[in-house]
Parts: sequence; C-alpha cells; structure tokens
Amino acid sequence: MTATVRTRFAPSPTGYMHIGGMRTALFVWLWARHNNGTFILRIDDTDQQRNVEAALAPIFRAFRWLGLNWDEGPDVGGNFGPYYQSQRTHLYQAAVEKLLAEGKAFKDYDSPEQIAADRAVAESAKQQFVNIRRSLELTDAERAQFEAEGRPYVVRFLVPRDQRVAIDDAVRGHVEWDGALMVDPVIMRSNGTVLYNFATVVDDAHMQITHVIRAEEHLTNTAVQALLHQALGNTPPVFAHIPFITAPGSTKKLAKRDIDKLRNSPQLKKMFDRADEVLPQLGLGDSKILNPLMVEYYERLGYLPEGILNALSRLGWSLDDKTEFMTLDTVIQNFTLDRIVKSPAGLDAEKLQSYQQHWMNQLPLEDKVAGCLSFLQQAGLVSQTSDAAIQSTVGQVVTGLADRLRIFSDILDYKEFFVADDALVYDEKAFKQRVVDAPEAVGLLTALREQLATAAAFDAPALDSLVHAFVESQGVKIGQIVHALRVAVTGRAVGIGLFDALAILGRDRCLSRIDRTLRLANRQS
RNA sequence: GGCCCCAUCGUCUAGAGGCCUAGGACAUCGGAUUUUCAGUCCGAGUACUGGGGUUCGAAUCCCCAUGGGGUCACCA
Repeated sequence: MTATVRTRFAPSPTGYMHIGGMRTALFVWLWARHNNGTFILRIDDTDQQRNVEAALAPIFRAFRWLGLNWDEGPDVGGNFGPYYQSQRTHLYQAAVEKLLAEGKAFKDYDSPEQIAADRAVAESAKQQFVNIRRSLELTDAERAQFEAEGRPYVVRFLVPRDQRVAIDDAVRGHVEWDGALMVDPVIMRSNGTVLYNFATVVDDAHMQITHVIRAEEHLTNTAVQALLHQALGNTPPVFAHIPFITAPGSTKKLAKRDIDKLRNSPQLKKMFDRADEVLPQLGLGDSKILNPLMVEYYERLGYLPEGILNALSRLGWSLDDKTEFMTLDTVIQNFTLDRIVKSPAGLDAEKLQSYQQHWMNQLPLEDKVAGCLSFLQQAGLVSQTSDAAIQSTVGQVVTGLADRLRIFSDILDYKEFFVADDALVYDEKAFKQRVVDAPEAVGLLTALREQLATAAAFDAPALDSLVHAFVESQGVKIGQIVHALRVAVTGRAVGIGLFDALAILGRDRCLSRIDRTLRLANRQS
C-alpha cells in the first residue's frame, strides 16, 4: 500500500478562525504530514456570501501564523481544483444527473409544507419520521405535466431502506446505522444548488481524499455520505471522527453563541480581561472584536505558535504517558489516529498558558526582544525599533523579566522603562503605602538619593552593595527602603529585580524620578 | 423523543487482563529560596459512574443501568 495519503480541511468563510476548528485542522494536517501526504484546503462557500474574500482572510492568516501550509488549495492551486465549492457546480450537477439517471435519486415535488405536515403526523404518533415518497408514485403523464408547468422540486437521494450502512471509523471503530430509519436527504435545492452533504461527497471523491478527518458532530452525517459514495461508485475514504472541544468547565461544545457565558466563566474571564487591557493599547479594539475562541486573539496578544500548537496537539491526543512539551516536528513524527482520544476535551486556559510559558522560555533572547519591540511599537511606546539604544534597553528589561514574560504583550506591563520621567504614573495605593505612610520613607529616600548621585558605579551589583551598606549605616532594615525606592523609580510595588531596574534606568532617570517622588510625597503629607 | 457517540484525579491525559496499593502534566494546598511579584526546588491530597457477568485474576472484555454529549434543515 503505497497510495499517498490525501487529507482535507474545508472551512466555510465565517470571518474568523475558531480555535476548535483550528485543532481539527491541525489534526488533519498532522496526519498528512506524518504520512508525507498531501494536505488540501478547500473552501466550503456553497452558501455564497457577498464578501468571501474578507471572510476568508482571518482563516488564511491563522494557518500562516501557525505555519500550517497547504499543498493544494487557494493561492497554491493543484490538480484537483478549483478549490472553492462555489466554482465546482458543474461537478455536482453531473453527479446529480448520474444518480437521477440510475434511479438512485428522484425529483420530489412535495412542498416543504407537505413534508412538515408528514413530519408532524409521525411525531404525534410517536413514530420515527421517514419521508413518504409520493413523487415516486407519479404516473408518466403527471410527471410530464409537472415538468411542463415548471413545478418546483428538490432532488432527494433514494436511501436503500432495506440496508444497514456501516463504516469503520479510524478513531471510533465500527459504527452502523439502519437505512430504514433514514430520511431521503435533499441533495439539490429547488433553486438548483446542491447541499453540503452532497457536495462534500462529490469533492472528496474527486479530490481523491483518502482520509476524512473531522469533528465528531459530523458522525451522523456520515451515514448518508457513506451511502452516497456507494451510490456514486466511489471508493469511500477512511473516516476519522475526532472529539470536539468543550467550553471550559462544561461538557458542551465550545461555541461562539455562548460567548457571553464564556466571558464570565472563571476559566476564561482572565483571558477576556487581558484582551480588554491589551487590545486597546494596540489599536485593535477589545474583547468584543477578538476573544479566546479565535486564533487571532492569541496571535495579537503575543502568544507563540509553538505554544498554541503544543496545547492544541495535546487536546485529545497524547504521545505517551509523560511527554508534554513537543515541537511540531515531534508531533508529526508521532501522530497516529489510534492515539486520538474518543471523549471530548475541554479547553483549559491555565494549561495552555503553561505550554506557552515553556516555549517562551525556550526562545533566544534576540527573538524575545524582537517580539517585545514589535508590541512596544504597536502601542506607541517606542518609535524606532532599529534604534540600538532602545534594543539594548528592551534586552535588559527582557533579561530582567526572565520567566515573567509569558506572552509578548506582557512587556506592556512594564511601561516604566519606556515613558518619560515626568509621565510616569504612580500607582496610588502603592505610593501611599510605601512612600507617604511608610515611616521614615521620605527621609531615607532623601538620604539615599545623595548616595546614588555620587555612586562610583551604577550597575546592579554595585547598587546592591550600595543599598545594603546604606541600610547598615542607617541602622534600618532593608525592607524599609527597597519598597519606597521601587515605587519611586518604577511607580509600582511589583516588577523586575529592583537593582536591575535601577541600572536599566540609569542614574539620571532614577534621580529625577526620586526627586519627583519626594515632591509629590511632600505635597501629600 | 428516535438514531449515534462517549464515560480514569477539579482539568488534559497514560492505561489495549496480571507491571495499577492506577503513572504524568496543569491547577490546588503546604514547605524552602527571594528586596516585591513571578519563578525555581521539595512535598501533599485528589480518580477507575453503578450493578451484573467472563476469568485464577478486570480500569482494561461482555451485558444492563445511569449520566453526559452529538444529530435529526431546500445550514455548513
């Protein structure tokens, strides 16, 4: 068996890339790559919206950001195009004609109202509804008359009701359905367009897809699709239905419609809040525009593709009993369908965060600096990213930040290094607690200021010993001065190592900030 | 409701009859380190939905129950 594996992901142009859909796409892509096969991107735009182009942009963007390339599809072409369903109607038409000619489908002249009435009757009798095939009973004369008067009809696939359909799903195993319980599905609307379930079968066969890997909610569709493949004389693909992703703390499918509930869920609230904090600074709106259900959220907030890919890979799949951190290559090497978990998995923000943190820590300093620089620039905090002095400052801050930098936008929490001295905003609470109300803080700060002004060296180790010598000579504890000093120069009670911070800012800026603090404190007391 | 799928720590998972007094990770809770926050290190607790079988032996196989979910469109 040397047949090339061909897989496909078929998004519809919705205007954003759903994180759950991305996980499905990743698995589909992974299976192709694992087998040195072909990954195809096909656009399910049978629904014809006006702005397909714009609605597709975020989807392509997400694939590109994560580095999931496609071998056939929009932009790259391929031998089985076009890759937009809206451009493949001739193939669907031909398939409908074929089924009609072979008596495997029929024109149904029943009105939607009639069908609805039939359904109501069945339901009130507590019986399984299967459509009544009235149009099959039509005489030739009646049929000719309907045809002549142009009576509208849909084309239904004629389900073999005496048959059971079975598939051997690569993750679920043997699944079967009873044809007698199935409704003849509409494959072509009265306006001549075909339905998804049918177009998919035609396309999958035509594009020689070997493995249909998709989310579990399509499992029920598969009965019809398997039957359709059979009727069309296709070699059916292998189906693999992977579990969907559930909302955190829930067992229900993660869905955009529940966005308001998710916003307030304890698990996701932090992520929404972070968006509201960061996005406006970048001029990208807020959490109403980008939320954690969208791949672009992660990109815009400065997550690493490595982190997201790692997290997504581990949602419903594992390499073994211990391995958590994996590069894409490692996952490709080891990705097999039989290791896909059957039950749904919840998206865990904390765990995702931990993958992200791991990969951020792995990143070389220069890459971290470049990433942060880009965010600082977007926020208007630095203007010239090529400026050597700025690069050096960012490098020092990032080094001082060490593990505290989890996502690139975290750098925006350390504005104190990038704002002018007189523009530094003091945290009110910290300022009051550590400077105004702290006993002797102002006096100590004043005394220390003079020593800083004349210090021989202004690097972190030197400052460290200077401050320690200072507290010894003053007979106070170190805690009495460090907090005040930190607030004075950074405006906040928390941050990177104090002496690193002082050194990065340099003598002049530190003194200027201490002076300003002293003035403000005197005014307040 | 019919059909279909699923069921191990709070969460993501390992487990394909004896290696399981159930392993790992995240989270949680202790302790240590630290000028703060974070981190790091050490430690702790927490799970096989229930009931029947099969077997010398079951988290693992079978059946039933229960629970959860998906799907039932001229949407995709």
